[in-house]
Amino acid sequence: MATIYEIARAAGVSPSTVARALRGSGYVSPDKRALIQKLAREMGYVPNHAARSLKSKRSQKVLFLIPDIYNPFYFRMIKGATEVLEEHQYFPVLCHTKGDPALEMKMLSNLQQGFGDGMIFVSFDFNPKNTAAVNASGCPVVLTNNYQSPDGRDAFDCVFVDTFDGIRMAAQHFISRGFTRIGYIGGNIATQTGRERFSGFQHALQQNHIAADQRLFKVGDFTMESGRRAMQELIDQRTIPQALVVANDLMAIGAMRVCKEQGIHIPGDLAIIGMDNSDLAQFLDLSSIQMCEEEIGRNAARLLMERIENPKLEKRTIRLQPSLALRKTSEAGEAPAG
Amino acid sequence: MATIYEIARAAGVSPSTVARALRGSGYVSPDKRALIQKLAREMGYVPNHAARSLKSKRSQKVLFLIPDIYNPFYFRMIKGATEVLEEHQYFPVLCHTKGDPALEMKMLSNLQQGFGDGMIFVSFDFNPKNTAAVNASGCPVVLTNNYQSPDGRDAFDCVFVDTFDGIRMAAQHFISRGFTRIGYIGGNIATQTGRERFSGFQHALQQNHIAADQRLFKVGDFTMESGRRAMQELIDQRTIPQALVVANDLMAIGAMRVCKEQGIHIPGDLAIIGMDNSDLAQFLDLSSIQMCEEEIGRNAARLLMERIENPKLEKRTIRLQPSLALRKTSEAGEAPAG
DNA sequence: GAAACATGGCCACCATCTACGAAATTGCCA
DNA sequence: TGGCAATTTCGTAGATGGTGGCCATGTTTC
Repeated sequence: MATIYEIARAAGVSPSTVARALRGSGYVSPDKRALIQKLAREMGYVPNHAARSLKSKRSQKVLFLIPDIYNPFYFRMIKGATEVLEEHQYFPVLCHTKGDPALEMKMLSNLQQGFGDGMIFVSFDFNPKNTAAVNASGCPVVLTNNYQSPDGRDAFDCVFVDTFDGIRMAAQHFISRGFTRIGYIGGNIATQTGRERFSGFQHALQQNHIAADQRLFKVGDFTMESGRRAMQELIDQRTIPQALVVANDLMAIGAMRVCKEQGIHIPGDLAIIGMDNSDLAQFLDLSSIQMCEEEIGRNAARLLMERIENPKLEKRTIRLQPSLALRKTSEAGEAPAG
Repeated sequence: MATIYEIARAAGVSPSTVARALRGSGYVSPDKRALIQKLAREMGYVPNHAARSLKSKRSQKVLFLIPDIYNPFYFRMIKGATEVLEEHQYFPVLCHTKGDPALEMKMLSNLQQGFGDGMIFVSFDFNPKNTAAVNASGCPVVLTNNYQSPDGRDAFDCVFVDTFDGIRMAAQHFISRGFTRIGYIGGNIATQTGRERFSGFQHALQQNHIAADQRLFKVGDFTMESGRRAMQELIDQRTIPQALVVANDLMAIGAMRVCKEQGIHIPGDLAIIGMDNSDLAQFLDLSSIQMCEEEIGRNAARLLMERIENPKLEKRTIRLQPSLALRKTSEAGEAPAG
């Protein structure tokens, strides 16, 4: 509530002397400084944020545009980012776009308002319209997760996890163990996500000169139920592979449940690796591809802090390597129980 | 980037006319207004947030003090609160206290800085020190989750879930089904949480004139492992109850796992209700007490918005009623399988 | 005695908003 | 049509709280 003016009056000095004394910059005699600091403490002085940021053009806040506020994936990102932001005395402001492009555009304009000094932008759909708006704002923004530069040039700072490589690694893991009949349950090839992951899988097969058997590849929609269906088809076809790479944990769990019901032993009869390394995967001892969301967050925040510090930096893209969290479902199998 | 001065110059009017035209307040001739609005659009004018909030003393932000940023409980709260904040054009700023009292105090001072217009404050430990700081700030703050007014007077706006009643309901549910030997696994009685929940359990027994059998009450530390241990003790004692109320889902799941390993059929031999209604509970078909975190968030945000609107309101406390999410583990049992 | 340094007040600035009052326009009646 | 009041229009002048440049004054040092 108290301002430097009131302190100045109480101390019998001018407001600017108070400012200097409290900021520690410029010349103030030691006794005056002590007096001012004492008064400030007593009067409960706290500098006014709005005034300071009007002058300094820094708000100490970073906007977090996320499409889905109740998704653990994003929360882990936020957690990671917050760790780094804290070190720089910055705070995340949550802006929830609900995946709605109109809201997204509206939130982007908040940036120009000085609502925040920068933004970490996550979108389901990076397109010319919203990326142009980001560019137009001229403010520091880091795109994360699935932005792809249209012409391969780094127009933005960007952090993403190489899901292609995650799936590739999982398949390679099985191949290295000597499996040749490896199944895949993925998402729709029409989506970028679906395509990217499947290519990773195909790449591993090709690298190892393993012929692709189309019957072993099923498509789901990332729900547990679709995982069940896909697994059931494999069983019905009597083409149960030796190992299965699944493009997310939920589908993998669906598949596991069918196996359990039908006496297919995991990992003895069928080894499985899922993707996301969700809490459920940990709980159910499902091997999974670790997407390191916190690492995304940390890197995005780091890039952003650096850019706020120095806007002239070259634009950078950070490609994070996923890792395998190997658990029971992909253990080198002893002979099947049944 | 453009300011009202530049627009004023472009339109050949004074800055205050621009302000009036854009804000829609005061008298501006229709043609000038139209011109100014057109220019503002063309020049990409967005009002400066810092300047506006310096003048208006509103930042459109609400601080969210939370002890643990990656706890599903809290981010459900955040989700609920965000819904309400959005309606009022407010945004949540996350302040992570890590349960550290010193950090908590520091963050509280952010409030006075005008960092936010109000705060939703969640603490592991509400004590005279931090509540005094809240009071001293004179800013709108809503305490949630486990604050208890020391003298029963409403010094603060406050939202909490009646965990006492949640546990009581769970016990009552079993009692109504005719069970008389009901076990309880809770937290340490030295903690407020532990005490509160256990009282709810005892209350249900007393109400129904059921004698308490101390051998059926075990203490854990809210981890799965401690749930396992507690259940194992019940088994070793050969005092397996008919039903079990457990003070959180993790411990309940630990108990379930022991039962599964040792052939105790759930719910045939033993019915279980946990607490939190976590994702895991849903996944494992564990009955649970629903703490309605989103509802806490919504109510906290609502109280806060109302208080920011009108600081003179009476202080209010909202006590939310938990509900039972009944699933398989508490189904009226057919005869046990084995 | 002059240069070097320390001290602290004054003022402009950041961008917006608003109270006030001057100026312009309109309406109304004689 | 002139005159007066009511109404509309719009600019001037702060105010918000903090910061930093500039400069006048005071002190020390050689």
